[in-house]
Amino acid sequence: MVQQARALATRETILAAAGVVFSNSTYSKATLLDIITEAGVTQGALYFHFDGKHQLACEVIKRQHQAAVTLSTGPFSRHASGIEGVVRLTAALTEQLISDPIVRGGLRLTTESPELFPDFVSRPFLGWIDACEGYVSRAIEEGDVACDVDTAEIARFIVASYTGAQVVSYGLTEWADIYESLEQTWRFILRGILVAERHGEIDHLAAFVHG
Amino acid sequence: MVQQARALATRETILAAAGVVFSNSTYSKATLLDIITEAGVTQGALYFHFDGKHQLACEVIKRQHQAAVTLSTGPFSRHASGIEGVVRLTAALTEQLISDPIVRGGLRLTTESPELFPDFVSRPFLGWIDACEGYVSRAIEEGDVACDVDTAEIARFIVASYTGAQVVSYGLTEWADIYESLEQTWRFILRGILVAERHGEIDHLAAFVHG
Amino acid sequence: MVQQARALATRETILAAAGVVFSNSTYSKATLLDIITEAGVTQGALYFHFDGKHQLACEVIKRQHQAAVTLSTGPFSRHASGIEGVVRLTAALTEQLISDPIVRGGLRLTTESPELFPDFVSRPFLGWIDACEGYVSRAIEEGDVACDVDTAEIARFIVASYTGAQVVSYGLTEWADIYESLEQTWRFILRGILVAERHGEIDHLAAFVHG
Amino acid sequence: MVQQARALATRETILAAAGVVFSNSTYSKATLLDIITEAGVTQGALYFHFDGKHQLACEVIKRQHQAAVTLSTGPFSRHASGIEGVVRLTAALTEQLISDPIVRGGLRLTTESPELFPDFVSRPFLGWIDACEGYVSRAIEEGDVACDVDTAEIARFIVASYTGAQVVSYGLTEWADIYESLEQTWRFILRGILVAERHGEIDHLAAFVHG
DNA sequence: ACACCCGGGACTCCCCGTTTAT
DNA sequence: ATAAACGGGGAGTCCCGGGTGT
Repeated sequence: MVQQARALATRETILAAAGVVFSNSTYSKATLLDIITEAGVTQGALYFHFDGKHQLACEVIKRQHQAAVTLSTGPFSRHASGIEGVVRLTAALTEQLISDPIVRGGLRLTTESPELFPDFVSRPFLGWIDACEGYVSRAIEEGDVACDVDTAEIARFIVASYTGAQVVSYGLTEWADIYESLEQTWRFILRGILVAERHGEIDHLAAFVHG
Repeated sequence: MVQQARALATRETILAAAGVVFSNSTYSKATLLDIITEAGVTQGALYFHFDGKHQLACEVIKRQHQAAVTLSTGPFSRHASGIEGVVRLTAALTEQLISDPIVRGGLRLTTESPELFPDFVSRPFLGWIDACEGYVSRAIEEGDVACDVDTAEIARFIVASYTGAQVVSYGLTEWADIYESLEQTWRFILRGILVAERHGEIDHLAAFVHG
Repeated sequence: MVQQARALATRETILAAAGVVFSNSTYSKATLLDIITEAGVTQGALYFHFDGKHQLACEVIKRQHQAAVTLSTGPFSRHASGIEGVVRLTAALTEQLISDPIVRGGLRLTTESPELFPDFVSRPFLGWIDACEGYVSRAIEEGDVACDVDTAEIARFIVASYTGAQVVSYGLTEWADIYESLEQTWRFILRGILVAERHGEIDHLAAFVHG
Repeated sequence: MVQQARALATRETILAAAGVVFSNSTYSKATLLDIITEAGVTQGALYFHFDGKHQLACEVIKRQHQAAVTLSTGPFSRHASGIEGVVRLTAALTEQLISDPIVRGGLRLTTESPELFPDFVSRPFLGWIDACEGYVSRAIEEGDVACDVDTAEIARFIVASYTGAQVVSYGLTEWADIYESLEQTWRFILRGILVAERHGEIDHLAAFVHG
C-alpha cells in the first residue's frame, strides 16, 4: 500500500508539472524533457504512469474540466443572492485560471489545438454559460435583473466579457490588474442589466470579485 | 528595376501563405514546408526574402498591425456619430479577423506565443483601445454617453467585450454566429453606457454591426 | 526488434515514392520535395534511411534489377516450350514496365543518365539477353528454331526488338497499344527464326503475349 | 553584310555547342555555362541570339527535325532497290545520330522531357515510319517482299528494331558495335520479310549498312 | 563582358517521442 | 526506474543557375 501511495504521488507530481509546462508553451513546443525536469522524475517514470505525451495532455484537460465543474456547481448557490453568486463565480474561475497551472494548461491545450483533443471539445464555455444562467435566473426572481432580457443571452454576454477581460488583461499587464479589470467589467455589466433601483449597489456588488 | 516587381510579388505570396498557415496552426506546429507548399515557392525563395521562420512570423504580425491601424484611423470618423463609429469599427475589425488570414494569423501568433514576440504583444489592444476612446469622447460630447464615466475605462471594456465575444463565438460555433453575437454584445454595452434618453435607439445602433 | 518493422515500412514507402517520381521526371528534375510529398514523410525520415538523392536512385535501380531477375529466372521454364517461354517472358517484362513505377523509374534513370550510374547501365540488357538465350537454346533443341543461327545473336535481336517496340509504342501512343505492338513484333521475329514447318503456329505463339 | 556573316557564324557555333551539351546531359542538368564554355562565347552573345535556355533547346530540336527530313526524303530513292534504300536509310539515320550532336541532342530533349516541348511532339518516329513505308512498298512492287504483309506494320517493325538496336548497343558498348549490330538486325529482319527466293542475298543486302 | 538579382534545391544538424535493454 | 538507442521531424545553410542590368 505504501508503494501505491508513492506511485500516486509521483503521478500527481507529473500531472502538476505537465500543467505548468503546457500552460507556458504550446502542445508541440512543450517537450517531455521540460516536464520531467519540472517534475524531477525520469522518462521511465513518466512512461510508467502515462502512455505518452498525448495521453498526458488529455489527463491535464480532464483535471481542468473537473475543477471547472467543481466551481460551477459550487458553494455560492446557498448563502447569497444570484447576482453575488455570479460575480463570485467569475472571480473564482479567474482565481483558478491564475493560480492553477493545470486549469490554465488544460484550457490552453483545448483552445489552441482542438483538433488534437476532439473528445474534449465540449468546450468549457458551455459549462460556464450554464452555470451563469442559473444565477441570472435567480437574480431575475429576486428582482435584481429586469425580466425582459433572455437569461441565456445575459449569461453568454457575462462569460464573453469576463473572458475578454482576462485576455486583454493578459495582453496588457500579464494579469497584474486582472481583479481590478474584472471589477470594472462587472460595473459596466451591472449598469446594463440591473434594474434601475439597484444601481446604487453596483460598486458594492462588483467588489465581490475580491472575495 | 523591373525585376524587383517579381521579387515583391513573391514576397507577398509568401507572406499571404504564411498568414494562412499560421492562422490554422500553432507557431511551432506550422512548418516551413507547409508555407512553401501553400505559397508554391521553394525554401530558397523564402530564405531570400526572410531570415527564417521567426522573422517571417514577425512580418505577418506587422501586417496585421498595419491592417488594424488602417481601420482604426479609418473612414468612420467623419460622417457619423461617435457611437455609430465605434460600432462600425468593431464590426470592421471583426470582418478583418474573419476574412483576412494575415490578420488572423498575426493575432494567433501574438496571443498564443507572446513570449516569442514580446515586442508586439500589447500593441493591438492598445491601438484598439485608443481608437475606441476617440469615438467614446465624441459620443460624450454629442451627449450620447453619460459624462460621469472614464473614457479609457469604457474603451477598454468595449475592446474586452468584443474580444470576448469573438473568442466565445469561435469556441461555440467557429464564428458562424459572430455578427449576431457582436450585435447582442453591443446591445448590452449600450444599455450600460448610453444616457437614458437614448435607450430607445439601442437596437438601431447595434444593427450597425451589419454594415 | 519489433521497432524495425516501422522503419522497414517507412523505407519501402520512400522507395515506392521515389519510383513514382523518378519514373515521371528526369533525375535532375525530380526533387526530394516531390519524393517526400509523394511518400508523406519528411526529409528527416528520408535521410535516415538513405544517404541522399543519388543513393536513393541507386536503390530504386537495384529494385528494378531484382524484379527483372525474379522474372527472368521465373516460372516459364518448366511447363512450356522454349518459344512460348520467351514470348511470355517479354510480355511479363512489359507488364512490369507498365505497372511497376519502381521498374519504370529504375529503367529511366539508367537509360537517361547512365553517367550517373555507371555500375548499373548494362546490367538489365545483359540479364534479359541471358534469360532469352536460355529459352532460345531450348527452342533449338526442341526443333522450333533453325540450328544455324547463333543463340546469343538471336537473343540480342529479341531484346533489341521488344525494347524498340516499347520505345516506339511510348513515343506514339504512350503505351496504349503496347501489347498489340509486341504481338506484331513477335510475328515478325518468329517469321525470321522459326523453322519453316512451324510457321503455321506463328499467330498462336505470338498470342502468348496476352498471357 | 560581313557583320551579319559573323553573327550567323556565332549563332551556329552556339547551336552546335548546345547540341553537344544537350546530347550529353538532361535539359535541367545542362547549364548555360556549359554551353557558352563549349562555344567559347559569352552569356551576352548567347542572349543576343536566343531568348534563353528553352528557346535555344527548341532551335536544336528544329534542326534535328530538318536533318531527319532531309535524310528521309533523301538520295536513296533513285538509284537503288527499295530494300537497299531502306537499309541505307537506317544506316544514314544511325550515322546522323552518332556523328551529329544536334540530332542526338534534339532527340534526347524531346524524348526525355516532352512536357517542355509540347509543340514538337510530332515525334520523329512517325516521319521515320513514313519514310520506311515508302521503301517497303517499292520492295513489294519489286517482288522482294511478300505481298501478304501490311507495309505500315513492316515499317513500324523496322523502325522499332533499329531503334532498339541503337538503345541496346548504347547500353552495352556505347555504340562501339552499332554498325555490326545494325547489320545483324537487318539479317533477322530480312529473314522475316524477304520472299524465299531472295534469302540468298540477305548477307549482301545487310552489308549496305556500311555504306 | 560582367556582376548582381532572385530563386531552386540538396544536404546538415539538432531535437524529440518512444522503445528496449539492463 | 535508468540510460541508451531508435526512428523521424524540421529549421537553417549552402551553393548553383537563369536571367537582367550596366
